[in-house]
Amino acid sequence: MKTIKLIIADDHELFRNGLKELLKKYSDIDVVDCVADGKEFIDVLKNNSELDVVLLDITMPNMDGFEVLNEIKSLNKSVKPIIISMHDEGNYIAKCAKNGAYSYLLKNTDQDELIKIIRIVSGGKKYFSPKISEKMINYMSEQTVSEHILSKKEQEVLELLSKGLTTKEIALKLFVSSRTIETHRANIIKKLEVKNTAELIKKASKINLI
Amino acid sequence: MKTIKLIIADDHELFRNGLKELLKKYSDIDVVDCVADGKEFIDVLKNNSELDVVLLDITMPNMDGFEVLNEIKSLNKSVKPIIISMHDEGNYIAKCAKNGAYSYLLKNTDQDELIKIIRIVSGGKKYFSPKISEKMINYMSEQTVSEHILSKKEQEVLELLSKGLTTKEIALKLFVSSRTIETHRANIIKKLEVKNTAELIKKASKINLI
DNA sequence: TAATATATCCGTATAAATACGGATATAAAT
DNA sequence: ATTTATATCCGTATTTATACGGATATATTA
Repeated sequence: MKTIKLIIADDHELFRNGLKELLKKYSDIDVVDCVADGKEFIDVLKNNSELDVVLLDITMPNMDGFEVLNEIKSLNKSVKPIIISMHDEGNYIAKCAKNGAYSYLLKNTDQDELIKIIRIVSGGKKYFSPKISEKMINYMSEQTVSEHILSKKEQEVLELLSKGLTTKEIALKLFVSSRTIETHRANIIKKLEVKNTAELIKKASKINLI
Repeated sequence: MKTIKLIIADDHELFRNGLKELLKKYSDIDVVDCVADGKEFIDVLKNNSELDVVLLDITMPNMDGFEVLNEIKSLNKSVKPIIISMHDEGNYIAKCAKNGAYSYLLKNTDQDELIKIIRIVSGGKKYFSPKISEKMINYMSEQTVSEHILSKKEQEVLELLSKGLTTKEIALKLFVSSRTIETHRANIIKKLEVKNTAELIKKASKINLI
């Protein structure tokens, strides 16, 4: 049986070492290294392409878990990150999911669950528990807002705007004068309480209007 | 025991009626109505505030499931939508989650699972199975990209741009000439292959750069 | 070492967006 | 029936953004 090569990256020594001891009992799991921050982990990663799984804390000095996730992606490494965090806020979870985490566990997860998930993830499957999913989804839906803030025309203009069309192009497309489109845009900007088009697109994107 | 008042909204008559028959066997579930499209459902919803759960198809004539989810939110109704769909693509799932769905099931879900979830959701809890979560999360992470496309300065400029600062304001903030910021923006636009700032912000937002 | 990416600066010209002002006709809501 | 929201149009002035052109110094990478 092939063993699962695993690294622990966490800045709390006791947690890190405790976890290592705990994993020693499992013959299919091989804790090859323990590191105390993200930078250190990336250094190890660069010289080691045999790693299967990393148990990754979010809050660490030098380089935090989010940055590590990104770095793993840009280095094109196949190590599968499992986030182990004390934070159960939806935005943390969503951010990790977006950035390529294979799972997200809380630090009070029980041992059996942890082992189960290490095994699932080492096989290349992502696993987010219903409880964690629920938090993430609640956060995601909080961020959105009814489409009815904007009128149909405004919504249409916003859509085209976000596709990179200029005022004139939109006007041509909708068979009205550019002046009308300018007014529409001005009204949209006022409604969403932003300063200009750039901020508008960001906000519209955030609240799911486009 | 309080019964769960439920509506089925699906444009396939056989599926709709079959489901109704199936749910009849459960004494805690009361199928109060069946409708064939989104518009019809919203009409029923407006005159009925006692509904607990709606089993909602996505592809329906007149008004699709996504629009229905939005309408439920804008009408401030407490009915909890469970999506029942044939599509298991991540983008569908993510969109439903964002728009307030309480669960997402495939049409081949087994009966016990369906009943279990109706009961969970009627109690006000969202439930997305690990399998469905996995699809959604895979989609979400596909949409993102390494932060290393842009240089640090470019990333910084993009960030400020998305906050609604003008070129001049950014230049002042970063102690360089406006011309430099203009160049940065032009380079960012080129790198992300977009036409202008509006499209840039949309894309940057989509691939998680801001 | 040579090539490439980055960060900085400049000029000129045109196109586009923003900020004001005001107007009208229709539809929807109170 | 009166108010409110929507969609449409116009003028003027200023500020920004875009599109070209080119240049230099410093890192980083191959």
